[in-house]
Amino acid sequence: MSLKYALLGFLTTEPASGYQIAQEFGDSMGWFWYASHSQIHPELQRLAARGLVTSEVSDTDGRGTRVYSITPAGEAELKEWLAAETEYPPVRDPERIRLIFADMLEPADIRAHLEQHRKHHEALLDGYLAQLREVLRGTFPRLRKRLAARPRQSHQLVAGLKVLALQGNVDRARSEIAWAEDALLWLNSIEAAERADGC
Amino acid sequence: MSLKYALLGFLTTEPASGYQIAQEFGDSMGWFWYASHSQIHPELQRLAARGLVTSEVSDTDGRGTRVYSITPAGEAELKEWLAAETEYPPVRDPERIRLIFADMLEPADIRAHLEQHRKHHEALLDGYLAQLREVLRGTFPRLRKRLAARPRQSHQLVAGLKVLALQGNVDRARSEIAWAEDALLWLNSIEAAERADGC
DNA sequence: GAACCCATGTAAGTTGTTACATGATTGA
DNA sequence: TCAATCATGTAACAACTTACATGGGTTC
Repeated sequence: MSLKYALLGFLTTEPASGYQIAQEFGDSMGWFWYASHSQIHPELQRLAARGLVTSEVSDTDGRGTRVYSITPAGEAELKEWLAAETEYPPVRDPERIRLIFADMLEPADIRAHLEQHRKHHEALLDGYLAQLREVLRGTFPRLRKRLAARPRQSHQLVAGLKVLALQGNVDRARSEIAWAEDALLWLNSIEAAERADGC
Repeated sequence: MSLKYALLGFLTTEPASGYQIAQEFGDSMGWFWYASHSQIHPELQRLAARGLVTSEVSDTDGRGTRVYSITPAGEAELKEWLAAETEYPPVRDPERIRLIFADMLEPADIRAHLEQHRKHHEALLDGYLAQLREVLRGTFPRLRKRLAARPRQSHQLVAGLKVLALQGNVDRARSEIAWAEDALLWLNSIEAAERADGC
């Protein structure tokens, strides 16, 4: 049930509409926690019903956008969750489980999977690095907003944590890419041995 | 829908009961794909209804254990899935999302999370390394069974893929541990700066 | 006026968790 | 005989996905 807290956390930076949140949870925020709009809207309604957020229909854009703000009760519940121990979900890795049974495939098909794996994590890495650059340059919009609402002596901590999280994802992506490349080299040697064996 | 294929894959090594599968999916197999018995039993029933597995009540143990075996249709569907492109699930990282909002916590609470993170991945690493040692020594039971059922010239591939998958998990765990350690060092410097600031 | 973005929602279905329920066998 | 392990299941619920549905505003 982390979506709830991801939403509350998001709203501690600034009030936002469901649409706006959905955009970011499919974009920059989605690098940490993805959610679709059809999950976000009902969850915001539940949070409002529990008094953890309030909502107002804004007239400024003439479109009747519903803007959510976090309440003190919401902040309290968020802090409680932040301090609590993380419950790590069980491992479910669709690529590794495939690899284990991939001995039923031709080496060429295994190669395709490893190349896809590298490509997938290269795309993630590009996203992480782009965001990391913006954060380090101080041009990342959501971080600027978050810093603006906080005392100067906490700025190092706020920005540092964001960098840390991104750096962790960068490391992870690089580790997956390096692994896939090693795996491809190993596969070459297997294929060479197979050809030498004469088939 | 990978559980289905994880079960079919499991049964390509040897026929097994739901209980046996549940043990391994919470244990060695669980390092790649965890599932509980209450999910496994109904799924096996569905697979049996679709003719992808057959089941027989074994009398040998006097306990009426239901043993499932994969059918040619099941193997065909498994191979199809193995060759298909992996659909990577969206990122949902309960620790990183916490970290991003952790600027609302005291540094001591952040420290506790980073230490928990390191500990969590150290525990995973221990499991991966233990299994890797067994695989490399040739004493890992399920790998022995899988090799026994396959032609000698494929042994390198079968064992190699298993090593590869484990090595990937080892790399990932090490990357998380190294990251957590760097993060703890950074947190030290933040705390030192805070104390120097005088509070 | 067609296509696209803004904006919010519901409904049906799948996947996974937690708890409940049962009964046989084994070992201390 | 008590506890643990073996063995299979169901029910209720929570989380998430996909598809459907609607309507205003903007741009070509």
